[in-house]
Amino acid sequence: MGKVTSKKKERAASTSPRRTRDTEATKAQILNAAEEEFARHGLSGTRTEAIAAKTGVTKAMIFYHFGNKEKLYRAVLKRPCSDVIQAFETLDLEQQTAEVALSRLIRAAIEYCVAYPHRGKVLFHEANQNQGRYFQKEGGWQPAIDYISNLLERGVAEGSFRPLDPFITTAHIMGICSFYFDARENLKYAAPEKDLLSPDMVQAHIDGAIALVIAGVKNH
Amino acid sequence: MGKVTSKKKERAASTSPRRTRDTEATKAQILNAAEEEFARHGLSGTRTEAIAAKTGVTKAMIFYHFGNKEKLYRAVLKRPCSDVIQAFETLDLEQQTAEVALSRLIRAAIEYCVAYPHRGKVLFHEANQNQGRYFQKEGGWQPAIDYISNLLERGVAEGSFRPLDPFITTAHIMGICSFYFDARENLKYAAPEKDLLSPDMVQAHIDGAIALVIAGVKNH
DNA sequence: TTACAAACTAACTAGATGGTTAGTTATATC
DNA sequence: GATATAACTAACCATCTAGTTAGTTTGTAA
Repeated sequence: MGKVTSKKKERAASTSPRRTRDTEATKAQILNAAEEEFARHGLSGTRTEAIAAKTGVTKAMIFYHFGNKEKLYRAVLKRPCSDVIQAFETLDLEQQTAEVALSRLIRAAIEYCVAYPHRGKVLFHEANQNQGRYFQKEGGWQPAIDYISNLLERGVAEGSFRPLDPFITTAHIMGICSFYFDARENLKYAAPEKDLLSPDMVQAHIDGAIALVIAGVKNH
Repeated sequence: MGKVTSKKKERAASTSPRRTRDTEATKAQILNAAEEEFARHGLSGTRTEAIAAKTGVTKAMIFYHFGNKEKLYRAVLKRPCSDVIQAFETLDLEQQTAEVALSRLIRAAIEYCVAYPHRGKVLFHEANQNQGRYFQKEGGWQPAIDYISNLLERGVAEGSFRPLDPFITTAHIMGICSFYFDARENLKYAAPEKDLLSPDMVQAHIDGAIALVIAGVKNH
């Protein structure tokens, strides 16, 4: 990070309550609180005061550490896509058949949605309110889309997948993985007895998504 | 509608500019403008002044005709689901095999997204900001989900579809249809040469969605 | 232990925002 | 064509919000 710190503060930034002053911990806490608030209300709808309240720090700290609301928003947008790509890259997909690789990728994508439940929503707001301008500046979805498209093209080239439009199919796969979470609060009323975030239901979502997509793209 | 009007005003409410005073036309214009604004910013993020500006009528008219922002929001939420069901019901799906019925339903769902590009977004905000409370009061997605689930179950019972979880698969199908539009502004950067709303691209979306889902659920 | 810079707070400001109100104009009906 | 009333406007108010500022506390290192 360039900065040399003599004593490394090991306090978990996101969970434990702040006790003393600690730049990195405070910034991380503001970022996490901001991610949640931006997920609910988007850039313009989010109140800096609400972020501050979640952080346990005064509103002025947001401006002290991040300059203004927009810069904080951009900092929040930096994290999603690079984290997804990182998750994909630990899977060694090149070593697998296209079919196995696609199954693993879908599982990883859904598990990512579970691990970071706010990020899909932040990006929705971003598309909606700001036409994706800020997200585009931070790299956008390009790497993730390329990653999935390339995998699909490989499957088609190898003959294990039927001919398909890689871009459209990538969009369909992203929709399959994320809609379940993004629309969760509307879906829950249609299945009141189920907890959509329980491990069992998430597993059913993963299994169903893999079954649908693999059967859907396979060369039968 | 209960009210007797001697002369029916035939001016198209949504498009042509207002010229004289006309309750129904004004209310419809406010509703359409509100749908757009709520789609971008959700309930809390939407500024009544912005709705007024789009309508060409003063802000006070919103309160005159709808009482307050929340009541206007609820009026906007009344329209989406009933319109989808109506679209489904004109398709005579019971007369078709499950496979043909599902194909037609997907086409109709996507065409609905094209016809009313804001409604999916309004519902996303609703899920996100208000945990779907208001939408639930207006009926929610229940009828649409039931409609699709029943169709899937019929296909499974007939043996033309493989065994599958109807609820999960319904969510996947909804995601396939709507993500393309809801994330459009983020997707467009990944395919800058394409106009995602052009008839050709929408047709490719429809074809791809049908191909993926039908192959994905079929008993091979 | 003292001195200093970074981290932090409380109180504030200018401008926006939901909602109101008092008054104005169009329109249907007699 | 007079008139009652529904449709509408302009100006207003109380409250809220992004961002600022002046001053206080804390860790650190000489």
